[in-house]
Formats: sequence, C-alpha cells, structure tokens
Amino acid sequence: MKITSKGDYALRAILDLAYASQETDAVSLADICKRQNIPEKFLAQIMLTLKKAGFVDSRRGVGGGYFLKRKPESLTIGDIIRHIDGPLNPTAGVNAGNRSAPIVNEEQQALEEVWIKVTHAVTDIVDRVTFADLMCRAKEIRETNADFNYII
Amino acid sequence: MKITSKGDYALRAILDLAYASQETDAVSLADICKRQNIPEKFLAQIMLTLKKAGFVDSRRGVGGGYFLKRKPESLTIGDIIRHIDGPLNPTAGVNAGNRSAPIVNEEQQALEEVWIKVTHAVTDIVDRVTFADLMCRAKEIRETNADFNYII
DNA sequence: ATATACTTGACTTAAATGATCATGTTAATC
DNA sequence: GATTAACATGATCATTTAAGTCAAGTATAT
Repeated sequence: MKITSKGDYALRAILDLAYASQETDAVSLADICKRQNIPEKFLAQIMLTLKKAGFVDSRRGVGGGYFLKRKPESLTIGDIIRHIDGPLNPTAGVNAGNRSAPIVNEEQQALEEVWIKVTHAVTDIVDRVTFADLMCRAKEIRETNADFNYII
Repeated sequence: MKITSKGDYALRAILDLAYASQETDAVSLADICKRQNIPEKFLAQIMLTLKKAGFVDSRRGVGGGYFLKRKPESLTIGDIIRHIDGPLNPTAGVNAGNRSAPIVNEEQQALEEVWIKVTHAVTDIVDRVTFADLMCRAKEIRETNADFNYII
C-alpha cells in the first residue's frame, strides 16, 4: 500500500467536486486544478479513470465539467484509492509474478499474518471515512482557522 | 508505506538469524540465502545496511557469518522495516521535495488527518510484533503442519 | 597457504511514477 | 453556423525506484 501523488490528486479532486457540487452541477477541470493546485493534463488522465470506474461523470462543451455519480455519504476514501493506487495490503507487489518461488516457509507465513492484520487495520479506517465526513471535517478546520485569524 | 522485496528479505533474514542463533553463533550469508531463497549478492547489500544500523554484526573468515546484536524479544518488525523501506506513513514521498506548493488547503488537512490515523494503526502493530513473537508463531505453524501431515 | 566468507562500489535493467503534447470530439451560445 | 469552452485519447518522455549483478577486494580460522 502506498499513496502516490496520483491517488492524492484523485482524492482531492473528488472532495473538491463533492464540495462544489453543493452549488453548481458540473465543475470544470480547470477550476478543480486551480483550487487544488494540480497539473491539468495529469488530472484529466485521472478523471478519465474515475469516470470509467463509475465514480464521476462528465458533460462536454461550454459550462460542462465533472460531477459525482454517487452521494458523498456513500463514497469512501478506500473506494477511490484502490482504483487509483491499487490494493491496500502493504506487500502488494512483493513476489508478484515470481512463479519460480511459490514455496512459502513458516517464517514467511508468520510474517504474512502480520501483513494481513495491517491490511485490516488500514481498510478499517479508509473504508469507513466517507467524503461527507471529509467535507464536514474540512469545514470545521476552515472555521477554526477563521476564529484563529480573528483572535490574531 | 510500502513493503518491498528488500524489506521482506531483511525481515526474513533477521528471523532466520534469530532462529539459527539459538544453536550456532554466526550464520553465513549463503546459509540464510539457501534456507530463505534470497539472491546472495542482494542480501549481502541488505545485511550491510543492517550492520551499519547496528541490528546485526558479522565475523569474517571460515566459520564466520552474521549474528544478531539485540535479543529477538526487543527487536520489532517496525525497527527493521523503517531502516530498509523508510517511514511508515502511507503518503511518504507525496509532495516530497516540492517546495513550490507548500500551501495546504483544508481538504488536504482533512485528508492528512486520516493518513495520520492510518500510520498510527500500522505502527501500533509493527512496533509491537517482536522477532521472538514471530519465532513463536512460526514454530506453531510448523507443528500444525506436522500434525496435518500426520493425519493425511 | 588457502579456502571461506564478509566488504565495497560501480553498474545494469525494468518498471513505476509523474507528467506533457498533439490532436481530436462534443455541445452551448451568440 | 462559427466560435469557443471543455472533455477525450493516445503517444511520448524524463526521473526515480526497485531489484539485482559484477568485479575486485579484505579479513580470518584452520
């Protein structure tokens, strides 16, 4: 398991969409990129993947853009990150495609059990946190910062 | 956070050392590699790193090899994996060295909080599991397999 | 002496990561 | 119906990381 820039961008784009969708219907790539400071061509690539996966949809032409296909309450971080950065077990990729060494000894089994526990601990978090939760928390942070600025 | 082959090899080599050290004092690279099915030159590189970090020490010449510098009871998976595969937070590397975009918005902060929770969940496991635990568990598995073979 | 076994640094190859570019197509709106 | 905003697609590219390999050492027990 590793969160790459790609995954980070995807999560932030979806969160931006969720937020902006409260007011408008479609949000342009350019707007998301401006707000979130993401390279446009790169996010276009990512949004296409998210569209094919059924998380978002898009409308072309003037006033077009992207919009969520699911409610923020029923979309989790885990859903997105798995589609962009792959499976969440920490050893993903280790021994992958190595058909010459499938003999696993007891030491490897004992270690594997630990990685399974780690994977459970991780999914237990990312599959519970929805984008509605994140919007809520981001709003809290925004308000705390506003208060702080007022005091100063 | 991502466990690479390197990290996996390191953990298995240490575990092998811990196990073999019960009987002999030093274990040769060749022996570890044979038992654990690890490329010799590659493990040599890894063992050197582990030696410089103070986890193992070595003796050259005939009958030489590597040995643990710490007791298996006071050496955790976390200790080793951090030295070989780096920090355990899942977003390690994201934005690394990108000094042009240090402005973090509320969405990023909300996400960051989730990654901190994930990191805690992971370290809570890997910093608790010692090599003594793994040896114990590996032994259990070995015995279970023996029973199973007997029944069959 | 000599065989065993660790040491060191450079090198290599392949894949993943993080993009960019060129050239489309679609759909509002004036 | 020309223009323009905006998504779509495929190719390409540079950098870094991963996973080893190679060659030529040095140290030490017997």
